[in-house]
Amino acid sequence: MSASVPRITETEWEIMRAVWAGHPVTVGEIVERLAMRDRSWHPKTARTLIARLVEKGALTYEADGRIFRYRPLVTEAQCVAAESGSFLDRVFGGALKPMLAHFVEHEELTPTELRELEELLARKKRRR
Amino acid sequence: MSASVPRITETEWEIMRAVWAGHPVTVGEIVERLAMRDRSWHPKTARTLIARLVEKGALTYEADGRIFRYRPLVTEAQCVAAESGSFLDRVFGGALKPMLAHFVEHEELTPTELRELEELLARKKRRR
DNA sequence: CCCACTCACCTACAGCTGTAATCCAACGAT
DNA sequence: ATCGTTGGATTACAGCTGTAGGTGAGTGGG
Repeated sequence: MSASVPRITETEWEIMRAVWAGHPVTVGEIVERLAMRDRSWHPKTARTLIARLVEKGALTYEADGRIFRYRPLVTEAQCVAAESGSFLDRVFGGALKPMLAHFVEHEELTPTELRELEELLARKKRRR
Repeated sequence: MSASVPRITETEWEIMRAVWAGHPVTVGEIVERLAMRDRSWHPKTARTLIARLVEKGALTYEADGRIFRYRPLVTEAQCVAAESGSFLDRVFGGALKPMLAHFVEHEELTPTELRELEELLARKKRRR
């Protein structure tokens, strides 16, 4: 399943996140959402990226009058999985445990999060 | 600390990994190491990437006669940290726990690795 | 009814990436 | 001494990215 997910670049991720946040959505709304996080987004730039994402098959639109409403053609989960795999390969040579170890060691986790993760591991263990 | 680590691209990572694996190292040796994992590496391509990494300040060399021996100017840990942060931001919007959860859920872990991770979490918990 | 504005479409363009080929000097084998 | 080989330097080149600007048609306000 899952015909190869198109490759999403760094800035394109921002667009996709704005679309996943709720669709269908117009360019204007996308730009608005982007601006909430980062005021420096230029509308023209957003448009270009949206067009590229349509070409790549990551978004579609339906024309509503002369305005287009966009929606994703790939789920966030699919893209996350694709990017995660490529990251894992590139940076950790595909070795999962060292990767997890890195993040556990170097980043901040609240006690609650720690407990939830332990829970996850425990369930994982039981499931096999 | 740690003056901005240069940005390492996907193929450049392969080169860096070959260098980190043991240095100083000649181009020939690097190519050899690359070929072990992936036969399709063209020596010319490797050379170009090595040159770019030198420009970027990720590698240096000392000439030994007419042959150059390369060594890293940035540690693997630095690059891993940089890439990991950018990945975390881009794909998970900076949220660590969902990211870890994703990998624990979707990837393979041996029972031994599971135990080691539990151990890591436990120690992390104790340390605070 | 006219015009500023809006929206989508097309164009631009430099810098980065992946993937090499060509050039030239030194080196080693014959 | 000669020539193929090896190694670094330079050049090539198309496709991807980030970042917009210009164009032309439709629309709503006056």
